[in-house]
Order: sequence, then structure tokens, then C-alpha cells
Amino acid sequence: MAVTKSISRDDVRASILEASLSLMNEGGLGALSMREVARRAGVSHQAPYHYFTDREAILAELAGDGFDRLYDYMVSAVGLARKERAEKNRALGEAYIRFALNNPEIFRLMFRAEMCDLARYPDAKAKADRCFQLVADTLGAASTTMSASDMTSPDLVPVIAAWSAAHGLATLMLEGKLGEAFGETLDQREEAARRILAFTSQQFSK
Amino acid sequence: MAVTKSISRDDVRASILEASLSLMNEGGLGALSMREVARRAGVSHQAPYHYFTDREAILAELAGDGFDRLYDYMVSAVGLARKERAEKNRALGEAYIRFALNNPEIFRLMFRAEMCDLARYPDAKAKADRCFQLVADTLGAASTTMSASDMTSPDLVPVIAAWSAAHGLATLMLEGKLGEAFGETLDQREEAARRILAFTSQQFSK
DNA sequence: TGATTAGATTGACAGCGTCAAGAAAGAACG
DNA sequence: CGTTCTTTCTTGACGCTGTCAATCTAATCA
Repeated sequence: MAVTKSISRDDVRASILEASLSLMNEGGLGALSMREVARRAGVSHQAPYHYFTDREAILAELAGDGFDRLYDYMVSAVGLARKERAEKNRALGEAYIRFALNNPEIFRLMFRAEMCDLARYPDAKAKADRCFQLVADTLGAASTTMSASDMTSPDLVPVIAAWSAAHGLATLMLEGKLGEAFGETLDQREEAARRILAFTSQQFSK
Repeated sequence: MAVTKSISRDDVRASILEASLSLMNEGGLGALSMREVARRAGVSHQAPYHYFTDREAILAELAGDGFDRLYDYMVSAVGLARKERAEKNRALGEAYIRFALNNPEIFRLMFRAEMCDLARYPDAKAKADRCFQLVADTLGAASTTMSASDMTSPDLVPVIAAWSAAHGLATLMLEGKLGEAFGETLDQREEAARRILAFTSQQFSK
């Protein structure tokens, strides 16, 4: 078995994903077309179909990567935070919003049901669930584990309430619904989000 | 001037909008194509361009209608609520979420920046601003008026925090991120949202 | 009536996602 | 070595999209 193939299978696959990502970040989700991806990756317009069954499969992979990165954001933020529960919660929310503001297109992709039906892509779904579990574990009380199928549990009400607050703020800022006076640079916007999130977590800390 | 024209200009315009709306509600935003709209409205594929400059103009009009209906939802809910401020706030949030769950596609359209750039459609923007103003006036303290360009005001922090909580809950439910165990029928989902919102508004009522 | 003009239609173009068939290149085996 | 088989990739095609351009229709006005 040759140690070095000139161009390995994985290389092509990686370059397709890389092209997809850069395309999405440059021109938004709408700019991500199979043909343009192929063009950027330097392959024929049909080659991506040998690695992904269809467009949605690429989106699912990108979304999965996004959830992995969101997980890292949150884990490291919570780890760095002071040990008080309120501080952990605030750090979690801040990380969530920081991720959204710094990766707007991926964040949109991750949270739009019609983009990729996660039920059809178990790998991506597992990565998403891992994030939600982290949110629930961090925000939730000492309660051991709560599966996603246990969402009706009353214990989850505060968790979902707090998660919603962070998610809504991220979404509204991302879509520019809070007015541009809210800040033009990324730093200003992050700072504004921090102020609002501080108020929210203070209220939620009874 | 004839009182009855067989088919008036406004009729065609209205039927185009109606076709767009039903198409969107049936197959989602992705199913809304200019050509299919024209087909449904019974006109040539180019006729819509005599009434709307492009696809985005139709979306802007639909979004504007959506903001009008959201406004009505909220005004009537707040009017019916008991007169305590906390009750008004809860009613506002409930109306917001009820609108989202009952009009998912329009709600998505209204809050996705890339769908239609409201800056380019002043009419729709005015209708959106009217909604946001109502939210601010209802949630906000006695403070008189706060323009959208005054978003940096500290007075708005609690307003945005509460709005974010409702918007995030609506979004997460709409996109199925809270698990299907959360309720399959619309009534179940509305009831679940009510529970969570009750918790949130309780926390925000100090 | 005939001229003008606004409204609506048909036709064309480039781009899209994806199915289908064929080419190219490498491995397996006589 | 030649032959066959399999995996990898390309080319070509189809029907769809949004939109520009030119044409046709029908109503208005002199």
C-alpha cells in the first residue's frame, strides 16, 4: 500500500467541505451550490456526489461540524468561569452568543429545520444532542440526566427558558432586528449581548 | 369609468399574493417560486413582474402583511389581559408565540434577513417597526417613546431581554429543536410554550 | 378612424440539482 | 503479459429556476 497517494480520497472529500464552508461564509447559505462547490474544489460538477448523496448531506456534515465547535466554545467557557453556578450559566450563554455572532452562517444552518433534516443524519444529530445535553446539564439542577425525549419534564422548564433567552438574543442580533445602532463592529455587538445576557441571568438567578 | 371591470388590476395583484401565500404555507418558503406562483394565479410566468419588481418584492409584501397580523395578535391579546403589568407582558409573549406556531412560514420569512432586506422596502419596514414599538411600549416601563435608533439605551435592556426570551422559544419550537415529545398537536405545543413563558415572565417580574 | 401606449405574453439565456451513461485508471487473476 | 472487473470521475442531458428582451394585445385618446 503506497504511503503517499498523489491525491487521496479523503483529500478530495476535505476540499469539497472546505470549498462549501468558504462559499457559505462568503456569500451566505444561498451561495452554496453543488456546482460552485465542485468548481472551487477543482473537480467536475458531479464528483461531489461520490462523497455525499446530495446537497443536504453536505449541509448535514457542515452542521455537525458546527455543533462540535459550539460544544467546544461552551465547554471551554464554562471551564474558565468562576465556580458559582450563576457564573457558569452566564459563561455558557455568552459562549453561545459569541459562537453565533462569529459564525453566523453556520449558526443559521444549524438551527433551520428545512436546511437539513437531522433525523436523516444520525451523526450530525448526535453532535447536536451532545450540545443540548451540555446546555441542560450546565443550566439544569443537579438532576442526573435528562434525555431529549424527556423534554416534558417540569425540571426542564427553567433550562428551556434560559436557553430560549440566549437563542432568541443571538437570532435577533444575527438577523439585524435590534437595529444597527446596536453596534457595528463585532466587539460592540458582543459587548451589547453581554449586557443583556447579564440582565437575563441575573433575573433567572431568582 | 366602468364600475365593474371583468378582471381589475388589483384582482390580479391580489391573486398573485394569495397564490404566493398558499404556496408558502403548503410547501414552505422553498416552494415559493415565481413561476409556480404565476401558474397558480393563472397568468403567464412573466406577469408577476408587472406588479412586483422581483421575487424579493413579493416576499417583502408578505412579510409586511405578517407584521400587520402579528400586531393585531398582540394588540388584542394585551387588550384582553388583566390590567396588571405582569399579565400584559405575559399576554404579549403568548400572542407572539401563538402567532409563530400558527404561521410558521410567515414567521420565518419575517425574521430572516436574507429573505428580504427590509431597508429596501420602507412599507414593510414601517409595519415591522410598529410591532417592535408595541413590544417596547408594552414591556418597557412608563418611558414615553424609544425609537429604534435608541436601542443602546439602558432602558431597553429589559425589553430586549424579554423579547429575546419569547423569540427564542418561538424559534426553537418552530424548528423542532426542543424534541417532538414536546407535543405533536398545535394545542399541546401552545400549552407547553405557555408553561415556559409563565416561568420566564415570573422571573422577569423580579 | 388611426396612433399611442400600457399591459401581458412568448421566447431565450444562464444557472441550478440530479439522473444516466460512458471513460479512465487501477487491482486481481489467468 | 493480457484480460477482466471494480472503483473513480467526467461528460451529457433533463426539467426546473429567476429574469431580460422582444413581441403581441387591447384599451385610450386625438
